[in-house]
Amino acid sequence: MAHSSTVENYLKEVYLGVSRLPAGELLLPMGQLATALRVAPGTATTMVKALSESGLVDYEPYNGVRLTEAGTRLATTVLRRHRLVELFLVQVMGMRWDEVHDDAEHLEHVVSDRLIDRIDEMLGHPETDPHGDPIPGKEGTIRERHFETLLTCPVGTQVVVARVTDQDPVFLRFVARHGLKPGQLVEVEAREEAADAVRLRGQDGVPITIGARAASKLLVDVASTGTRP
Amino acid sequence: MAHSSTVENYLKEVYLGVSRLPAGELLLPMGQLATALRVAPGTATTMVKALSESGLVDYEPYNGVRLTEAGTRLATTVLRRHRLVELFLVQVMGMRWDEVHDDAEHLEHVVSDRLIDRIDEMLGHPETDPHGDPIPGKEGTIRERHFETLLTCPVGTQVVVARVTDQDPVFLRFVARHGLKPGQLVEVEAREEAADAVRLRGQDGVPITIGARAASKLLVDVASTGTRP
DNA sequence: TTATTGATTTTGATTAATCAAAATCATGGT
DNA sequence: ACCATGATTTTGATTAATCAAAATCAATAA
Repeated sequence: MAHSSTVENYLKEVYLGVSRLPAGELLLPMGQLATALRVAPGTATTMVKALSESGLVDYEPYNGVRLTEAGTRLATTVLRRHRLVELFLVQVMGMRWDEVHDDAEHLEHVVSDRLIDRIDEMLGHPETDPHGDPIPGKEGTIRERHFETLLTCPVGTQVVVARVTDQDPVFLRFVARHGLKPGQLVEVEAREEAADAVRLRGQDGVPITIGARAASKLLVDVASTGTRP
Repeated sequence: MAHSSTVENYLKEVYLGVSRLPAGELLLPMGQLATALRVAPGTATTMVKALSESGLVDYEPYNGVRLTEAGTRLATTVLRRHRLVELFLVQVMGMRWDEVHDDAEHLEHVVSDRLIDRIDEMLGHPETDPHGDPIPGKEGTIRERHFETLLTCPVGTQVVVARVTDQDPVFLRFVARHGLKPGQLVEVEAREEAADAVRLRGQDGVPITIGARAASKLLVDVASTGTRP
């Protein structure tokens, strides 16, 4: 079977799911895949077996699933399309970063190579999308950098927000409202374990306190402070 | 059943098919619909019966099919999306008018209302797409003007090309190459019935001869010569 | 070791969309 | 009025994707 949007979505979620796995783990449990795709567990099993037949994934019954090389290539092209489209919608179409995800989710399956190349060129071959997620290259090359989070980074030094790992519009608006978008400077003033909270001070000097949950979704670059203007 | 892209395509083709019918005809024969959609005749019958159940078309067995009011509304939104996308790809993305059709064919089913409104606004609420086809309004209103063709218009007077009713890239490139795109001026010098040909002279003064077949696909505005600069 | 629990896979069915080929209809010509 | 022809509809099957619920497996706790 050729690669329908369904297939593209499965591969994309396997890619994302595996990359979110605790260090050392290689196989994405079927349950997690089914949840991510909002299908019944049995549906995921059936589909993954088919993908395995097509050589797009390696499937180990009862253990989980991972992408083959061919599967990875396809998954990264879909991701490339998704992220370029998101950036395009923000930069060129003037949409807000919290409202582009759904459109991108549909467009990622239909934009032609010609169009996506045109978009890529128009945006100057960008490296990251509006959330800081890396945009795979034309050949599927993807540079996944390692970042600290606001929960693990050093206290008392300025760091640069690099990536926001939650697409929920409400969260994204909260992040934007407090000057925590990728590229912006922040400093962790203190962590209050008991309160499960992190006290921050943004560029503007206004202090904010956010929960540990939220703090862990904000990835920051410790080294590059000052490298961006 | 909700409106899948398949449903959207059926409605769009019924709309276009009916509008191409000889004057007086109201029902599109199933055979024509099946051909346009590149499906087997039986497939079209089955689908049309389902659309009829949903109140989107009126279906008269052995006679043909036409849109209901609800069906027309849906068909024109799809057409609106298609044509706005085509114009967008040409005007904003810098693509050629002969290469945008296929992309538009896919995008028309996935662009959200928000995005299409944004495109519409960005283009200044245009009335026609790159081929001169009218763009339906937000409420489905569509102004189908009546035009002469290069086969029926007066000889010896300048006319303005208004619309090109064939999406074939080869034909479109031919049209562009000879300065016959919508908006451009032409004059029919003579018609040679026997040779099945029409002798033209474009704005540039270069003479061309085209076949009757091609001439009938170029719709022209006789009245408005000189109204556009 | 055995039973329980939670995850995973199987099974049996369903829906949308399609095709090929057989059956049927409508019409024009004799 | 009758039949041949071409268009249309029916029939029987297929494929992709899905679900609910039953069956099975793996791993843990007693």
